[in-house]
Amino acid sequence: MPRVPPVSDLSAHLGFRLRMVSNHVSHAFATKLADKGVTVAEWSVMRTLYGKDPMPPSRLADAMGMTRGAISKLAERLIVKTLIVREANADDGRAQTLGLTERGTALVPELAALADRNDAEFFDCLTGDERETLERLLNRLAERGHMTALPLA
Amino acid sequence: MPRVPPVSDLSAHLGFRLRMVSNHVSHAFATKLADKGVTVAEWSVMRTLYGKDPMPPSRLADAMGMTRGAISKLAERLIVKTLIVREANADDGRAQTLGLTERGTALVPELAALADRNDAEFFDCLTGDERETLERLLNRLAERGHMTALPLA
DNA sequence: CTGATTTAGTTTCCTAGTCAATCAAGGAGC
DNA sequence: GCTCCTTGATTGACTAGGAAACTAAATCAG
Repeated sequence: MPRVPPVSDLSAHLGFRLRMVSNHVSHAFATKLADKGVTVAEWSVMRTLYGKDPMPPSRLADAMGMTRGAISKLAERLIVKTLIVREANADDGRAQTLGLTERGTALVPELAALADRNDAEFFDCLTGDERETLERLLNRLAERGHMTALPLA
Repeated sequence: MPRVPPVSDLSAHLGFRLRMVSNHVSHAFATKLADKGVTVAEWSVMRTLYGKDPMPPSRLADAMGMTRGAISKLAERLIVKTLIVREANADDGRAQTLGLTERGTALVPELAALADRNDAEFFDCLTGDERETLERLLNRLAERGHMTALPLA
């Protein structure tokens, strides 16, 4: 064993543990979504559009914390799957809007159920109080860290 | 506004909030590491090897929750940067070991300082008690969810 | 000893992002 | 009514990782 100056352990960092848990939860969710032929990013787009009027990709990008390029490709995939539609904006020749198709709208509740199930699977081992505490702490971190966008990076 | 059946909100899920915070923290850390020409995955490899005898890539893969293919490429990058070395195993012609170079070893404390700083930046807005609570909850989730590996997916 | 299986690692192909360059449409100033 | 600048979106080059096919070495069965 080489002798070296002591440095903090990987797992000493909250950021590290956070990432570990988060990755596991997201990965499990991704697996559930895969059965329906949808990725986590695609689910986020669909849920964001659900029950709302069609919106421009730029707004989606801001809401989701992704670049416009990413949304452009993501939209293309969802269009191919006939889950969303792209429509030109009559007023502005550059602009367009994205909205769920009927099929897409119908799929959202199904996917939401998977999200509920996934959350339950991981967080039901906490008491109601603990879940509340966790949520409160995460919200405070999000607020202080100015984390406004959805996390999809 | 289309009228649709109500489904749970994106942000209603703890998994979602977790991912949002985690992604922000990791992204900030990645930016800090980038100044040193190192990625988060590379840092994890280096920290894992630090102060230990060289180990086979397979063990690194298990420890880090990555596939062997990913480690193979990651190792290649680190070798090019002369931060680690690959050595053939004398006993087993298939096997090899990866170990930090002197340069790599010297760099680890510097990177660890960045990790400390990044953690402080995000989590200092919590009290000591709250940090402890967060850590306890995350540990319990990790335990119940059988999350043994490092999170790099 | 020889052929089959298992194991360690690499490679190829695929997906999903980013960034930077690009293109087309609007709007401003003169 | 041009020219220039800005803005919305797409595209191409690049990066990182996973899955599975592949290579080579070791082990095992007979």
